[in-house]
Amino acid sequence: MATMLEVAKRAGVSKATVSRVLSGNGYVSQETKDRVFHAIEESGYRPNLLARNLATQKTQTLGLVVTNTLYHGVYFSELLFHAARMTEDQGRQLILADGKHSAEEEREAIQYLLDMRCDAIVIYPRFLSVEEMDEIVESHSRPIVVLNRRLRHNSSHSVFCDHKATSQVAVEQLIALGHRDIAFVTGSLDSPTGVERLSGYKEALSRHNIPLRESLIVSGKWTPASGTEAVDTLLARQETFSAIVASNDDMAVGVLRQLHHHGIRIPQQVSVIGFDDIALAPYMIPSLASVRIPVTEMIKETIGRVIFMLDGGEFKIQQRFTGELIPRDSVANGPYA
Amino acid sequence: MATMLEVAKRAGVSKATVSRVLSGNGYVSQETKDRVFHAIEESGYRPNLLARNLATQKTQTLGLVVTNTLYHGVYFSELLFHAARMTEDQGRQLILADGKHSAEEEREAIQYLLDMRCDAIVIYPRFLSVEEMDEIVESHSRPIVVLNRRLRHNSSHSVFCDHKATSQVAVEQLIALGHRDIAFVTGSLDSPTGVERLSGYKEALSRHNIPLRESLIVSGKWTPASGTEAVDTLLARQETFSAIVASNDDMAVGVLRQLHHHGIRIPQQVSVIGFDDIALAPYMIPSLASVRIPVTEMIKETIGRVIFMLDGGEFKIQQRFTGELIPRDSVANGPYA
DNA sequence: TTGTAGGCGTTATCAT
DNA sequence: ATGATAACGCCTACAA
Repeated sequence: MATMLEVAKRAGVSKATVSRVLSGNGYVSQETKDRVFHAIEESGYRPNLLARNLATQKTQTLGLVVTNTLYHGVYFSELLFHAARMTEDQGRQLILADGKHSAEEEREAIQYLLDMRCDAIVIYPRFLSVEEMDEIVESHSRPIVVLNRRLRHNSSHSVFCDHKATSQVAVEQLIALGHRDIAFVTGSLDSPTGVERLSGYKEALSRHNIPLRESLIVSGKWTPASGTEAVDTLLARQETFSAIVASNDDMAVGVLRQLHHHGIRIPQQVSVIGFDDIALAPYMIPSLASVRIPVTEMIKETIGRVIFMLDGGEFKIQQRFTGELIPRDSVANGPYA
Repeated sequence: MATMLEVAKRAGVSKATVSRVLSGNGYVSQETKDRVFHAIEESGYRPNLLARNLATQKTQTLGLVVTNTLYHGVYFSELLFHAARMTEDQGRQLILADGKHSAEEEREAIQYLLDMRCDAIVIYPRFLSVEEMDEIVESHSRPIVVLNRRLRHNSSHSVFCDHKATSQVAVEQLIALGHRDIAFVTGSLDSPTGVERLSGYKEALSRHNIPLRESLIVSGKWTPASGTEAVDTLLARQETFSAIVASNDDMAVGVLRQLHHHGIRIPQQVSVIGFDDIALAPYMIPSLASVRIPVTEMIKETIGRVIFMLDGGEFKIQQRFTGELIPRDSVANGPYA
């Protein structure tokens, strides 16, 4: 590929002048400018960003780490959509690194982006512990921002959601409707989100003096398939219940399908609530209620601030989001709208 | 940040030796190796990939450009999932550039990846014409591979699917079942895929001597919402029909929802078929038939070959995929399985 | 086995 | 207004 030197020779000037023309810094006569542009055309010159970034010590790039266990499903799409949109609105580029499916690999992904000299990094951790994230954030001068985790020491580097409160609200809604036999499908319990949502369920029951029945709790793994299995497990246990709370919408979908499969009518016989990590509305069967958590806002807010900070602004990101309960049918359109 | 020079000083050796230790090329005594590793630990040294890539003239990186109008929805997730998985299996990294929503921006995205010196580029074009893609592929020495387009001059750089044939098969299935009043919801007609699927519909009717009724054709825009609108349009036209073919699954979902909304029973009163760009199964309402196109295979195949080629293999990618008709209920699990 | 030195393609600081 | 020239951090012959 043509380099700057070739352009310079062709235009009969020095590299420095070509650089000036390209960057717009410094004075260059109109005449030489023209010659340079002409030479660029002729040679098909394209700047080498590696060289430029090396020289300038900045890459105009934002790194994003997400585990690929999230790649399926709408949550991730939404995250990426907003991240891409916002970074490019600022004339930057987004680089995605796969966190794959272990803490070690999430660490590597962060390291890669760091080694690539991204100006800042946003991570949605799935396997790295809060403690380690805290350490990582501290031990690097480059800004690292954490989504959906509450850091203890660097809380200003995190954006999180009160999953316990949201879950509690959801369950209390059911209680208010007269339900007392409420089954609960957990998410993966190695994730804080999963633990917090379960804890909100227990809290709600306890507050309303409803005895906890362990046999109404089934462990799921965030996937539709595990929602399906959860229903079978409950039926096999011969439990009676009038409502099921699934720890996310994906599992809720599985639950709905399986109830339908067994000829159980919704919501006449059993009510179902899921947590709306993101709007699944376009794909949903009506008559599922869901707790909507404004993830989109959370993301926008975060990326927006990170970028702001890169331009020299303040760095205060800590935010606390909660959710609202919405009946599924009221959702006219999903992310496509 | 600590550089290689600092490590060298600390270990009492030259940069070259440190480089050898890191790359594993050349002889280094065990003793100095130890000293170097120790120095690396102490200084918290991390290689600067910009510098390394500049020096080696390779980035071990695969660029991917996709329009962000696809970011929502499962198709994109699947694409990204496999792309990420395959590139990292090969020890490479994936860089995603947003094609945004115009030909110009798709061009820019490609250019950016080229300027970043990605080893190869995969693009799923949405706005760039086949002709221009052909030109682009030709005018760059770096490998560029095109998904879902059939290039005329560089067909070995493309992987595509016979959308017309698939569509025709789908419609003929309905005809075989006795349907004659078959409505069709198109995709965006500025995309080849949209045009081809419509053309397959017409071909099927024509082959079976069923007169084409323009009023049974409604134009959609690939989204669930446009599927919803399509149903209303058909009803407003007071058309009679016993089946609806939607040009993709997203629209099919919208169609189903709206039929349901109007109290029309499926499939007793109206049958619905969609095109399974990707497995939406976990979210689907039973009793929708769908044409499954093995996009996943297509993607794997493509990325796999690109990577193979980077390692010095041949470069023969041209492939033609078709689809098979499957009833929705036979799909046990989606991408989560 | 190790060190020296030149190069990768830019930017940026001086002079001129 | 323009040209040398030294970084930027790493790799890689070529010597020693």
